[in-house]
Amino acid sequence: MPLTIYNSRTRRKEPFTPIHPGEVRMYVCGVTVYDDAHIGHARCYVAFDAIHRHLLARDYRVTYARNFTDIDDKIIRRAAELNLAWDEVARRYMDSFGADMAALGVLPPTIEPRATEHIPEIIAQVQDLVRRGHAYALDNGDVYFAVRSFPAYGGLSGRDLEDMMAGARVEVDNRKQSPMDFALWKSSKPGEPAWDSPWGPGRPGWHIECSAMSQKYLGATFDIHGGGKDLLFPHHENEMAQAEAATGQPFVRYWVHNGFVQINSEKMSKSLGNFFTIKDILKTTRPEGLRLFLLSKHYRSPLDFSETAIKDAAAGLERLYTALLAAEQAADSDAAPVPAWLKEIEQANADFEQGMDDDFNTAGAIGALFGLARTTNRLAGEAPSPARDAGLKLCAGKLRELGGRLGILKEDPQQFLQGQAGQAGQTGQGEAAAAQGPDPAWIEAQIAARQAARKAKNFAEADRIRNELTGLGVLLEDGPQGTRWRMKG
RNA sequence: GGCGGCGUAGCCAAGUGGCAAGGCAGCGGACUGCAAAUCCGUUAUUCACCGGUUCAAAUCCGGUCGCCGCCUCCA
Repeated sequence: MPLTIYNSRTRRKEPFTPIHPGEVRMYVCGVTVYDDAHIGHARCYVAFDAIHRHLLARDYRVTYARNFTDIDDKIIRRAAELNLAWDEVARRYMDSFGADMAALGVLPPTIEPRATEHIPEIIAQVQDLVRRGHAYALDNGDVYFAVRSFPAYGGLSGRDLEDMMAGARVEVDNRKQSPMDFALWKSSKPGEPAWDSPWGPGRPGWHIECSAMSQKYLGATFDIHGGGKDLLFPHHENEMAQAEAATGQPFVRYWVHNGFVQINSEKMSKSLGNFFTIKDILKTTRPEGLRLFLLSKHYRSPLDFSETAIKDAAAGLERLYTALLAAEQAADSDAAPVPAWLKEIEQANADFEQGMDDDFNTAGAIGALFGLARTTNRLAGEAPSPARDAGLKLCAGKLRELGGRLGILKEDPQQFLQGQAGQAGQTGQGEAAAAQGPDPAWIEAQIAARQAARKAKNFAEADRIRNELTGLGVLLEDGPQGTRWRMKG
């Protein structure tokens, strides 16, 4: 089954055919670095990480560019608030974003271009647009894109230019040729950061950096351009207009937009005060649990964030790790696995691939992963035999492989299940120390004491010890090989 | 007003023409000293509602109701 992708421009799923066989060039709009990234950013970049990983698994050579907008009005404003230089603000939040992405296990893009490092390319593209009659400069040094000069304007987002101009929400600026014209270059006021240009000192408009940088690294026409749904208009519409007006060639083959994270079915926003940063969430939630939650729904649908949803995801992740633990504890074996089991494993694999090929349906793929966990647990319940162990080894490998495709199941299962005990920093975010549990050596000693009591049939004492541990969040599991423990998730 | 999306069990969520995946929670059973974990079974004759097309619809078409997003900086 071929890979299909929903294209926002055509509003349909289409079979994916890259421009250059075996190669995919993808650009995703990154962040404006003026504040810590929030869960909405996490959703976007985890979703595109899953897409990135699937393309790699399909053996495409992927060039993935994700930019930083490191000069912008919001950064300038934030710099004034913090009494810092604008570029220090940008540096600080680029570092913060990098740390968040690393904590979430997002694979680094191939290129992370920054607007301020591409001023010559940006100016060159603005000049092209002026030369071709698609842009005009004002006396004050602002340069605008003339939407009237580009008949296809509105085609990406399905809007009609006349309708938009009739809309009451467009501010009328008499200096512009058309109310919908947007800034390519903004003249700077005294004291603001500025770069020299043919129109005087200024800085780039928001949209131009993405068309200039994406085309520099990926070519005039490239395969996939992504971002949050809100960017469809005006950002991507404007990008497309700039790029196609400047080159006369189609800009992007597949436009991909992720849906929003919502809080109680409402948009998350600073003004509503229902705002969560990635760092906040990782204080109490482990990164893989957050990832499983973020990927549990299709990337185009809205995703409702809540404590319950995070808990459910954590419980599911525990189930997967429990299966992985059972699978990895099997003895090494070179026996042939029983065909019926082999078939189940292959079926789970096929279901996973089918889900991912169908517009990156991670929710369906996760279902397949749970199916594999069930197979694993059933197999683990069989009488020990070389064939069983061989099957379990296959399960272990497949759980790791498919889990890895979603960026989960990367830890040692035993450590994961006991993770919050004794040791801090499981999440890589120092604050996790707050969730620190009892000392593992002490737990083992309690278990030994309970074992002795059980042997003596002193079940009252055994239960007392177990209850004490349960109260501390330590769950005991008595099995044929003795008692295991794990932390309650 | 324009454009787009959503409404599937107690909760979350796949499925876009052929007997309704999966997770969480619940219930019954197996296992266990009792539990936990795990396994087995069970939990929607039904997919917001009303009509229509079809041998066959959650899936296609028309309408109704409800919710949300974009149209303004925004992942």
